Amino acid sequence: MKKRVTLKQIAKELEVSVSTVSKALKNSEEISRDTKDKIQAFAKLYNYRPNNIALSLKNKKTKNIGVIIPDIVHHFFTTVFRGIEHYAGKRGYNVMICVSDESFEKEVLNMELLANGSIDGFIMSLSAETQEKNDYNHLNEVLNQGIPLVLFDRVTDDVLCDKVVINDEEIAYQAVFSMIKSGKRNIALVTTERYFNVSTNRAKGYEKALKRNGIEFNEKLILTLPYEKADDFVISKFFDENEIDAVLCVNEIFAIQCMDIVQRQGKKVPLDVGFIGFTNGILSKYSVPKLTTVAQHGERMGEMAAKLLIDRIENDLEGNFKTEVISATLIQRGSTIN
Amino acid sequence: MKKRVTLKQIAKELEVSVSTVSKALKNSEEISRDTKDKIQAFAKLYNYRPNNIALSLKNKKTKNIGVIIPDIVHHFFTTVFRGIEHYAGKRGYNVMICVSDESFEKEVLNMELLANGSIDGFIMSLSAETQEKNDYNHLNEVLNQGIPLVLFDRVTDDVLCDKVVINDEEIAYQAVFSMIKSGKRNIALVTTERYFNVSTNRAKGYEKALKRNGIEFNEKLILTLPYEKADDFVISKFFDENEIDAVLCVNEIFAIQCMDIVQRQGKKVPLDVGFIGFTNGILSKYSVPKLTTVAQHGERMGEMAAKLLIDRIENDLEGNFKTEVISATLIQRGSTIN
DNA sequence: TTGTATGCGTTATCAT
DNA sequence: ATGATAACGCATACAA
Repeated sequence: MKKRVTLKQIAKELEVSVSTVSKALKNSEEISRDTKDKIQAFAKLYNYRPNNIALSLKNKKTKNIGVIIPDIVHHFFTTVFRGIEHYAGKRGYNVMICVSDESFEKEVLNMELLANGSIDGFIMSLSAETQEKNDYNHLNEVLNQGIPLVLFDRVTDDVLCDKVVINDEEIAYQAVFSMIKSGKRNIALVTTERYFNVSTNRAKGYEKALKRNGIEFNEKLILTLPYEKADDFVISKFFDENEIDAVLCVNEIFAIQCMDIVQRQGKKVPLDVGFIGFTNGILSKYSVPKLTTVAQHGERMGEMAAKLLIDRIENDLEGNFKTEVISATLIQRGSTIN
Repeated sequence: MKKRVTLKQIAKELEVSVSTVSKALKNSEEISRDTKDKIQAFAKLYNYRPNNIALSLKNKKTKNIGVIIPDIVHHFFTTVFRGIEHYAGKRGYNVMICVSDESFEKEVLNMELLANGSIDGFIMSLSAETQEKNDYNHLNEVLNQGIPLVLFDRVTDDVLCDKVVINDEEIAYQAVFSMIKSGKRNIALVTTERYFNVSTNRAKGYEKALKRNGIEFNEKLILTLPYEKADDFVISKFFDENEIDAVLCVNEIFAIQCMDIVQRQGKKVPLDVGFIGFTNGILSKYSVPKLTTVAQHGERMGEMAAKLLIDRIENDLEGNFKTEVISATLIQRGSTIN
């Protein structure tokens, strides 16, 4: 077992000083060809690699970015993460990841943990609890310490930093409008019980589309479901008691679940009821019929978030925060068209 | 913008030495009650937190573990990752994550990157290319440097280290056997084109189940599909040309895709054709009918991997490597039973 | 051309 | 009870 070799050891072995070794390995002009050759050969032989931790301490730059997301077994978040990881890798950054599990407390803990010098900046999406509590002290504190932060998707106006979002309201509008155009009038909205900025924005787009097209907003056509494990019975009842010919769901799972129940009730999709869901995940592509979805382009969001963050880290920018809006896309599939 | 305060700054401000501050903050007996109070109060006021990087350098322990997986937008891997993250967190470890994208080169690069002192140990699952090339120098090198490594799921006998796997062969045997018991005889296997140890083991269990129950192995009933985007036509042809009444698929997507095609051919599931797939992911729960699956208990695998790794890190163990086998579970759903 | 000294933030050892 | 010094691994300004 050969431990990693250090500059010191090379210096000792070759009977030169540490700084000579350091310079030689950087091919410095100061060092003679001979010594450089000797040192470089030796370093290569022993597979010398500078110690990252030491570099971080010296440079006060870790080349790590911290990502905090509410959940990891989650199509959208992992897609964004993929974008972050790819882009960060290209610019020489590594990624540390923490999962808040939708918990405020974990989010705070994770931030504190990583803010202790481990990372140069944060990319995060707020936990459900955080959005509900409306408490962003931990974010503002980190920003105060000069650590850059980029929020994506689940963001808030109460924190001044770079952000990456999609045009939730607008795309919801378009989604509903597309269903109206195809003759639907009794359009339901299935949304989350818990508060999320994105759900709210999607609901706004939904309402606006109705109003602009002369359809009265009917509160009865709003179904709110718990974030996890929605009860089939509740959904069934909802579709029994209301005359509904189209549905916008704020996520994919709700849509798939509702579509299944509606079909078991003997209704035809999309003929009797049309469906559109947010999140163009794996469920949408394998459902019967395939689900029309709003593609959020998570990978692009991740890349953008990483770009904003790294640019800020490397240029020591202050203030002048940007909010980048990624345009979502409506992907028409069998749940709305034949 | 208040940058983080350091021991040095506290020392200067309070006109004591750095070491006094350090000791006081550790509540050392050496320091008088008075000075301790003063220093602790000051530290609290300025929210002092020791710098992680400096600690890592000093202790030669980063309290980070590196995870390298082939893909992140992937139910099984993220489930394992969740287990890792949870367990590691409990023991005070953070997680750095790199994605190999099934590429040998990226896997090597990522390992080298993290092995430069950033982490205390690795947890990984081999990329497809690595398994195909059968080249594990990068793993052995890391082990040689004294960095612990735990492999999970996609493992190899060519590397001596701790491992966590499931009983692939046995559970495949059980899965097939359960279908035989329910009267199926013409059982197909849908597996991956590319080489994976797990696919091979599952195929072994499949064959063994046939043989032990007096069913002749028929090569024609093996369908190999590309890992991504399998062609509907190929699958359709396969089920047209062969008389098949049950199918074991080495992953969930294959199963869902095949089941859909078979149903569109007018066959009834599970009456005409039964389906079992590996990976108890989200697709299985929302398909029609719901898919009978092999639950790999990814979260438990992750926890186990993290435990093995951290135990090894903290106890400086050498040799005596363990392979923990997690027992998979067959979850019966609508694709095999009514 | 090479080497010495200093510092990054922390802790441990050894004075005082 | 407090402080000076060295060390972790590296880079750099400055000296020789």
